Amino acid sequence: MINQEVADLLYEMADILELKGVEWKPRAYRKAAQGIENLSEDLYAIYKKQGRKGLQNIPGVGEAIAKHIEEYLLKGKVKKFEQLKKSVPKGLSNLMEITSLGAKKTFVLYKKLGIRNLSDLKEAIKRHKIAKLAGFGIKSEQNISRGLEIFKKGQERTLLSDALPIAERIIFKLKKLKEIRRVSFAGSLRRMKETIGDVDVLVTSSKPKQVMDFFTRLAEVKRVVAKGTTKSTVILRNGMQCDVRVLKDEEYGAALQYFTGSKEHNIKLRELAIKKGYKLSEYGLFKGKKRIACRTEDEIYKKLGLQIMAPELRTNTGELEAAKKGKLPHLIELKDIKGDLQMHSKYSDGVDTIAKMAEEAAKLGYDYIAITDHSKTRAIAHGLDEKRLRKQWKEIDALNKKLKSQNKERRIRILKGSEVDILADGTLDYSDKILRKLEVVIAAVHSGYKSSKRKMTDRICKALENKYVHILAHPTGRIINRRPAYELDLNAVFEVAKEKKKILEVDAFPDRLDLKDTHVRAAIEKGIKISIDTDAHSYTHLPYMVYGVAQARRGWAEKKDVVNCLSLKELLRVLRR
DNA sequence: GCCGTTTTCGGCCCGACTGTTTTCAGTCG
Repeated sequence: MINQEVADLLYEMADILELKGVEWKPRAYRKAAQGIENLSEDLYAIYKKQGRKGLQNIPGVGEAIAKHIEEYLLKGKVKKFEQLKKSVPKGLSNLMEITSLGAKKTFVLYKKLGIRNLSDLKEAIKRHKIAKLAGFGIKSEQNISRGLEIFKKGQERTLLSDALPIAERIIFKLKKLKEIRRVSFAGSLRRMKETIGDVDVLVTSSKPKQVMDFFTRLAEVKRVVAKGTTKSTVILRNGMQCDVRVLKDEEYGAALQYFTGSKEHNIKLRELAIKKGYKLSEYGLFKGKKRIACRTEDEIYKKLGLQIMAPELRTNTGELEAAKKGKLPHLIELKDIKGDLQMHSKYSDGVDTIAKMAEEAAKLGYDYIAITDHSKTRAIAHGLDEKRLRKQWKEIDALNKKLKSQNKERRIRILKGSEVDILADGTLDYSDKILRKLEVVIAAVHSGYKSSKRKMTDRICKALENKYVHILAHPTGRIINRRPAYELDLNAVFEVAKEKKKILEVDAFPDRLDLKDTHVRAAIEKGIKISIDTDAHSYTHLPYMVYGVAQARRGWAEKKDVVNCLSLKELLRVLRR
């Protein structure tokens, strides 16, 4: 994507300018980069339609940066940026990623000790050269050394589904302390981001010291990084960082708002407060010295003339502008979900019987599920050939008959489905004769992940042309922390999906969460419907729906955008179309 | 470099903690 290329270039320039001690420009470059990342339209398209003026309409892009973008679009590079890159060693800005090293210190290390990269830094630490520098000391050197170790381990982010239970356990323990009034997690965890950098916990108490002593001595804590009366940071035994803030109970609303973020959202919100003659901090919304709002988050948003908004929306990607106009979406909720359209049984690579899956799904209050075992080519997952598929149909028919005679509360309908492989040439793993008999056909790519963008795009688009395909499963194929998305022109896929009225999946499995939030938003803007499915391989996976719903919420999805919010009757009508 | 319901010039989010200094700069979220 050209947009990401340009944004990355601007971020890189911001880093270099910051290293050189240039004021304000880095901030401007980063803002422009963010503005570009948030676009749903292609930079080329904007430039073609409206020229440089169009580029200047992008938030954060002014005359100068618009010229640079124009140059990049036309020539593939920017002369000024090339010169800037040459002025510092390549990779020096990477050192800023290390905790406790920022632009200033990194540049001092470069100027005084000639440190240009990670190995130079390691060598300097070994010889204790850093501790001798003015403004540094033994502690600084130790902190940099630790930061370097953590950096080398890689900054793999923790899955939401892994972080949430740990955070809940810590909160459970804190709740038992009588000095604590209220406690909540905040940060990216509360925003339900797909991965979590660190766990943020907010506590209200009038005895902050006791709280901090208790917290830093928890069994989960491996090392204390910082400890103050209002703010402490520790490293947990599993390697995650955990920050705790202690505030007064009456500051809870302002504190929760502040500590939930995102950072970008907060900055924008504070700017908005200033424009209205207020000041916003974690201690409240102030007019002069007078605190005018702080008890609840809603109070703060309302005072600023905004609609109240769910944490999932707080990313500074247009939610504040929408809130001002009263145009925030009515986000889908877990209770709106009426069924789950992708799951596996013992027939292929699932561990439970169809009956068990149906029974557990009924307990979740669903009206229907689709059993979508793998097709024959997925031999490794015991994919079903036509014969076994027919056998499965018989079993489903028998189960449905039995379920129909049961009491109404527990009645659930099992739909005959399949997760059909999209073969390398874009044809499907079953003949049309079989496909037309399936009630839910989910097409999926499970091979050739390394093929070219063109080839993968053609392959998927061709599969979507098949009139029996209903849903495209996990459209980008990524697995978080393990496998990147395959090369794919998602816009082209969206176009076909829109034209052929195909449904795109939000796979709720915690390491997939595919489509991503930004993709969901783009798809919905085009009027494409989505389906939030767990891809469960065991009945214990069925509750993963909550992660898929969170993902869709971050993509501004409403109930009307999601096909498995439809009643069984309505859903069948859509599928048969 | 960007931006304007205080401004076309002069601002640019706000506060906590640490380490190295003796009053504060750098870093972080």
